[in-house]
Amino acid sequence: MTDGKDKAAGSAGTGQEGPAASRPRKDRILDAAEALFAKHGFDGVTMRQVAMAASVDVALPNYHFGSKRGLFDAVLLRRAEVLNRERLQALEDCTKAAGSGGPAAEAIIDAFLRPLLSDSHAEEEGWRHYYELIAQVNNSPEWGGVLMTKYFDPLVRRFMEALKRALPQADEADIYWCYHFLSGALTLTFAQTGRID
Amino acid sequence: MTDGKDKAAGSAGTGQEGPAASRPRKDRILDAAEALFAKHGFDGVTMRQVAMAASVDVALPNYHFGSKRGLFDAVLLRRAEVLNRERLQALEDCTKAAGSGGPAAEAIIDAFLRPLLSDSHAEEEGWRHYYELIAQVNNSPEWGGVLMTKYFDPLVRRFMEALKRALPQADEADIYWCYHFLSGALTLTFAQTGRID
DNA sequence: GGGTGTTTTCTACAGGCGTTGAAAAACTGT
DNA sequence: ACAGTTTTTCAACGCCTGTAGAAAACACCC
Repeated sequence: MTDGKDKAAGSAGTGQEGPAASRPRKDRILDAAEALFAKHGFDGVTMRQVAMAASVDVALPNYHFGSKRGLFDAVLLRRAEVLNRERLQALEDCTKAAGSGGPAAEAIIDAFLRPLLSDSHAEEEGWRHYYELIAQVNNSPEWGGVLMTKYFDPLVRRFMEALKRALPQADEADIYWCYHFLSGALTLTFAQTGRID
Repeated sequence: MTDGKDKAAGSAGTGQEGPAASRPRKDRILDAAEALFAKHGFDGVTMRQVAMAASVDVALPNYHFGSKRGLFDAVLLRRAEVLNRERLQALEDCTKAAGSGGPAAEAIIDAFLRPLLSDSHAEEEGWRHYYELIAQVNNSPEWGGVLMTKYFDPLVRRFMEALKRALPQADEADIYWCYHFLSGALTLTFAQTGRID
């Protein structure tokens, strides 16, 4: 149908144009949707608002993402993939550095948090919007567990296993609750202030 | 116009009827809206859903509350008044019990939290929905500060002043941040689990 | 029973919603 | 330059939204 290719540019030209016209339209739509969903939630945003914010036609988001829900999922997925890759890399690095016996619990948690708090994310507006969005989604009874599970669960599971190895004496349920508390605290921070203090 | 009277019953009869018909319609609407708004947020709920859940006509919520936004505000206000009254009472009680010099900081915080966590609230379904709703509203960048300020600020200010007297050496900003952190932790707890652990 | 004020129902409007299909445009490879 | 594919536009569809106005049902007082 439509997906599968990566074909980068499009305008084939000057290298960099106006701030509203330079990026490919598909990405502009994602960016606009990201910012709007973060601020107003899924139901508080209309496709027309997204299209207008991205300076594209009303029908284009539907063409690229199939439906409003598809667009929402695409927004969530885009950076989840990046974040998961970075976290996994950090986990492998610290595992390799630790040698036999596996890394310490602190190192594992550090590998989990560092990509999230890295400067390259904190400085980029898109990531800030994304964190806001995640916070909002995470706290919603409606989307809450479902989406977070969908996008982050495999990775979380790997971290859990690493932690279980690092803390063999700890109860599995305790680790689980610690994760929930940690993720909750982060969620809260991003939701209320949008930055870290 | 329409408000101001309290006129209790209406059906004038049996004393207690079916679970959907016993309470006055205005309260049924508030109850239904409370539950729905808590689960799906302001934009995720339609007036028709509220009316159907309350088993009343589509136009009735608009008659009683003027608009969807008016209904939302009424839902928030109803229990905020109760909660504020209970908290103020608890603050006065502990102030009176403490005598000169004012109550200790712990007593003040206790007065702030106890009404929230009281059994009579935890056992009632409506209050659980309300806490969920507050949590959701509080975390939303859109409504966030505005509504919480509107409904709770005068009371929060009184507690702040009491705390400032109890902890004269503490920085005012610190107290403020402590409040935000505390309220955030509560918010989070209610949003994610709906109960206390 | 008639008069008065409130509550509830019925019906409908105007507008915004997500989505679609076909035409136009842009881009591809040859 | 041409055919094929993908992207973008235009215009519209059917549906659902919040809300309002007129009429009906009800309660109350004299």
